[in-house]
Amino acid sequence: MFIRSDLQKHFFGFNFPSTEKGASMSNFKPDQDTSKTNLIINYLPQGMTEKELYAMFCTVGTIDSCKVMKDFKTGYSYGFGFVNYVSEDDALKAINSLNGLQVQNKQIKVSYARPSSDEIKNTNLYITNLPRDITDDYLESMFNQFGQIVQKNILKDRATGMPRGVAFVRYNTNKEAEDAIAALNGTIPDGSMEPIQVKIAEEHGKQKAAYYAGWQAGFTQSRGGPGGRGGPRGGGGMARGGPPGRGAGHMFRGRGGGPPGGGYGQMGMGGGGGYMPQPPHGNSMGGAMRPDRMHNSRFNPMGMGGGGGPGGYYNNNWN
DNA sequence: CGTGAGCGG
Repeated sequence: MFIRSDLQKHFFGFNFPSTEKGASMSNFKPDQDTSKTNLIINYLPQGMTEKELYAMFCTVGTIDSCKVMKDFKTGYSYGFGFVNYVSEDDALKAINSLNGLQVQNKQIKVSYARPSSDEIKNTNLYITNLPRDITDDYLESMFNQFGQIVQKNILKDRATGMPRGVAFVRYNTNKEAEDAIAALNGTIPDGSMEPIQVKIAEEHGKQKAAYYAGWQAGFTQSRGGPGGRGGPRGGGGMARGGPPGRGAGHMFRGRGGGPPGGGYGQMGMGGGGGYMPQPPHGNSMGGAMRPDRMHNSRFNPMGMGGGGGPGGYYNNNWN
């Protein structure tokens, strides 16, 4: 988390012990109505830290809290986060000035965060047995009648580049997702032979991706999360054999402790480090990105890194 | 099994 002591350490060179008290204070707890101050930032570059997120968004106004969501054990970023401003005006200014901004290899999206509720859970669909000649437009036409598609992705064969008949479609609400399942699951698309399967996407890919990335990169940006100082529980996860299909546990041990437990990430390699494995293309924004807000400027996030502390930034009213 | 990352690990 990016808490006050991190700031003091950074700016004044102090080495404050990170207290448990500080860590617990840093959790986001909307005491009242944050619907006009609280923003969700999507499509963050993989290496972006809370400190960098803070540095980018504090240019607009005073930040109450700020957090990058990441895998608890490995610190691997999920690519989105939250910024809660003190003032509603500043939140709106942030949307108007930072949405669509190119940051490293991503165009971030800045919008109001919705209050947590069941309506916005399970909105991602996993679709199989699609025709092998499926196109983006066709997928869109199949699924957009049930709601606005927030994001979609047709999986392609790595070698041939041809669709594998598998895709993801994300809606804004689970009602839309359920409607799509009810209407489309088991149906046979025009010109196809087999019925498609449409179901809620289980989110177990997260942990796997984090596991694999942590393995490959050999570091973690979670510099000691709450209780996480030792990496995966019991040296578990990572140490046991490496990524699927590679069984290379010896490499891990050869490094004397290994990435996730060893702990001190090297996120300060300027601009998020260029060596993280990246997908061949940028994200496919399923609409919603605003062309009128695209900036051609490239944000330079402070050149310094250092993974944050245990869990977000919290404005303790020191200014 | 299944991506990249859209709602507080």
